[in-house]
Amino acid sequence: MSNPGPDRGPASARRPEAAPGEQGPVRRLRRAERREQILDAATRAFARAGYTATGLDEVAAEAGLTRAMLYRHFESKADLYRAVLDRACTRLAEATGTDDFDEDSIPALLRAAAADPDGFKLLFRYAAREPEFRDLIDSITTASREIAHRNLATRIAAGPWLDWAANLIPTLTIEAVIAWLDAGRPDPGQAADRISQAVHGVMAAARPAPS
Amino acid sequence: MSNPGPDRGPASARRPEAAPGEQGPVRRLRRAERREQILDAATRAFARAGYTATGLDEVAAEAGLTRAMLYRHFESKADLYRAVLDRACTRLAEATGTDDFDEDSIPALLRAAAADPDGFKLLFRYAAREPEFRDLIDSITTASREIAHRNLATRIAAGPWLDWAANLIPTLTIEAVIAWLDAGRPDPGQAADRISQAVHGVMAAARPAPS
DNA sequence: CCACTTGTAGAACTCGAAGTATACAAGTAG
DNA sequence: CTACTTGTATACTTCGAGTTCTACAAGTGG
Repeated sequence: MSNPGPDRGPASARRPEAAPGEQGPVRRLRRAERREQILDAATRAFARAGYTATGLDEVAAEAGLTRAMLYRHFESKADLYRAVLDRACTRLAEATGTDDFDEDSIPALLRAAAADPDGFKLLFRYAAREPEFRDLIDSITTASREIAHRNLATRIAAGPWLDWAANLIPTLTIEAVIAWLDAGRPDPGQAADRISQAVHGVMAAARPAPS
Repeated sequence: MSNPGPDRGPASARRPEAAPGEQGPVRRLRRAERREQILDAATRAFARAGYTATGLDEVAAEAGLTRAMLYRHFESKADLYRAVLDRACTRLAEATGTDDFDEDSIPALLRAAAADPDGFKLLFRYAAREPEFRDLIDSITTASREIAHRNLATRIAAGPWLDWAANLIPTLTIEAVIAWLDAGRPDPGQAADRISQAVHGVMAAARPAPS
């Protein structure tokens, strides 16, 4: 027992809410704020090298706290990491409609990536490769593939090339967004058009017999 | 001391070479053969989950050996992993010309990926993200980017979109090859044409102002 | 036969990083 | 003031996995 986790047991109904902007240059944060700040720092730290290669000391240093404080907010390293990925997934799902693909999907993806670039990269560059945590992002990737498959099926005959394109297009889209982040995020409007055009290029390449 | 590494000290000039095909159903292999067999097994094992997530027990089991034997061929887990990556890099460099990009580059890449799919995936899906080992593949990725940059510079004005395309095109190519492997490797000739077409689609998307 | 190598089996050692514990300092609400 | 929470600092324990060691079995070439 002796669970130091998120919800402290007794007598924790304190500070229901504070008057907004009550504190000037304060050092101490209320529980929820501190938790968010830790998640921000952990996202940054983990985005540099992934789960196993990042020690809790690095996370604590990034947050400007001691390791002990992390354990007052999260039960374990894995718990913290899941919380980081969960938040990133949730933000992504809120920013982009999860359901289908339309002409606003790519702009929405660009907005989401720009709003939380570390979380975005962490999800697709690391979490997608970590067996223990892949499940968190698998719902997104498999959904993307299914949507792509469905949309392509109207234009491409069933077969290996349809599967090929349905796998490749979501990956291309994500990588194009990351490359856009790395290029300094030029002109989001143009970026959406260019990425869309690139996707259409792959779709064209997947059509029946090119010879 | 007591180095169990690759070159055993004294009196190891044994078995200079054996007559080819001398052994029928033998269990014991000569040093170089066993080493290759271990590298094969390690490539398979590491390709499933990467360096840290794969234990030496799994590698040994994949090779059908005990952990102790691994240490008679490699000094450490890191040494073994580097040897695996080295071999995969070398094969890749031999199969594809390292120098420039021509119309045989994509077929060559497909041949290389088909010849050693586990090594190929291991390099690009895992090693590229592992800080400790990134250096082994960095020469390849930076070279690809430079070649792409150089080739695109004749058709696209310098600026963020040139950088964007130069980063994206090598990634797209690699991912397209992996998607081709995952789709069951249909028709390599068509695959090369389709991938080439997809690359041209991204190039078109990177040209000046699309509006 | 003998020297040497390949191989098994398994215990023991090591070490870094996760996780736990305790003591103390300081802000905040009632 | 008092109770409680947030915070620091540091020492300690635990544990998994890499690494080492020893003992023994069996094939191989000279």
